[in-house]
Amino acid sequence: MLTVTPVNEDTAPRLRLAIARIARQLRQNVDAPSDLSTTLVSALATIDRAGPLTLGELAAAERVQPPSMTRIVTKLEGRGLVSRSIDRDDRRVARVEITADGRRLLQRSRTQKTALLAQRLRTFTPEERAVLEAALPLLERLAEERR
Amino acid sequence: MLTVTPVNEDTAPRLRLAIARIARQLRQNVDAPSDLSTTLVSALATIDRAGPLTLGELAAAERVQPPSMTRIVTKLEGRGLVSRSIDRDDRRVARVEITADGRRLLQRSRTQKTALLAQRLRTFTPEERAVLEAALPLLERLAEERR
DNA sequence: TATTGTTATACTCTATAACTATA
DNA sequence: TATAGTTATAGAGTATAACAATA
Repeated sequence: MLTVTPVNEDTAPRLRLAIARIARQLRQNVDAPSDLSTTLVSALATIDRAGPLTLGELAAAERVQPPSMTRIVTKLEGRGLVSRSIDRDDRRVARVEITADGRRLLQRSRTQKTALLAQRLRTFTPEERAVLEAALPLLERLAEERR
Repeated sequence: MLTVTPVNEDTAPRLRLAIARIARQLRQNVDAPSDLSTTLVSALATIDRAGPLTLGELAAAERVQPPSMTRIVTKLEGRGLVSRSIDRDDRRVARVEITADGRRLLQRSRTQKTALLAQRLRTFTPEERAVLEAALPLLERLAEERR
C-alpha cells in the first residue's frame, strides 16, 4: 500500500509566524550590544566564524555589495573589533580578522540573547522542554543554508 | 524529594541560532513582494491583524517613532494599500485601515513564505514532522509578545 | 496647556556607477 | 585588460526636535 505523507497544511504557516515573531523579539530586545548595529554584529560574527576573509568573500557571505562591506569593515576597524591586512602576494587583496575585543563583544551579545530565551524556557515543564529539544535538530536542519 | 529541572544548557543558544537563521532566510528569499520593503509589509500586516488603528497605536505596535509611522502610512496610502480617516469626535486623530488591495498583497506574501517552508518540510519523514508539530505549540508560546 | 500628528533635519545602511591600484 | 577594493552619490528607513492643529 502506498502511503502518501502530506505535510499538515497548518504546520508551515504556523511555524513561519512563530519563527518570525521570536526572531523579531530577539532582535528588538537585545541587538546592538555596545551600540553596534545588527549589520555590524552580523558581519563580526561571520568574520569570527569563518576566520580571516577577504572583503569580497565577506561581502558575498553577508549578501551585501562590496562598497557596503568596505564601510562595515571600516567601522569595525575603527572600534578595534577587527584588523585588516594586505595580502603580500597580491596587494589588491585585503583580509579581515577578528580581534580579542571583537570576540569579547560577540560573546557578550550572545549571552544576552541566550539569556532571554533561556528565561522563557524556564517557564516550560520538563516534558515540554523535552519536546522542544527533540525538535531542535529538525529546526537546525531547516536552518541550514542552501541556495 | 525536590526535583530541580534545569534547562539543558545547550538548548537556548541552539534554538536562538536556528530561529535567527530560518527567519533570515525567509526574509531574504521572499520579503518585499511587489517591491514592498519589510517595514511596509510589517506595518501592513499589523494594520490587517489589529484592525483600524490610530497612527500612534500603530507606531507603538511597530515600535517606531510617530514621525516614522507617518511616512510609512503615507507610502502605503500612496499605493492604495491602506486608507486613512479622521476621527469625527477628535479631529487630531487619524485612523488607518487596510484596503482590499492591501489584503490581497499580504495574502500573496504569506503564500510565498509558507511555500518555501512547506517545501523544506516535505523533505522530512512523517515521524520527523510529527516531532516538529508537537513542538509547534511551544514555539508559539515562545512567540507570544510579553513586554 | 496637553495631545496627535506632521515637517525639518540628520544619521545609518544600502545600492549602482565611476575610479584607483594592482595583477 | 581584468580584478579587488574604494570613493562618489543617491535612496530608504529611522530618530530627535520643532511645529501645527485640535482638545
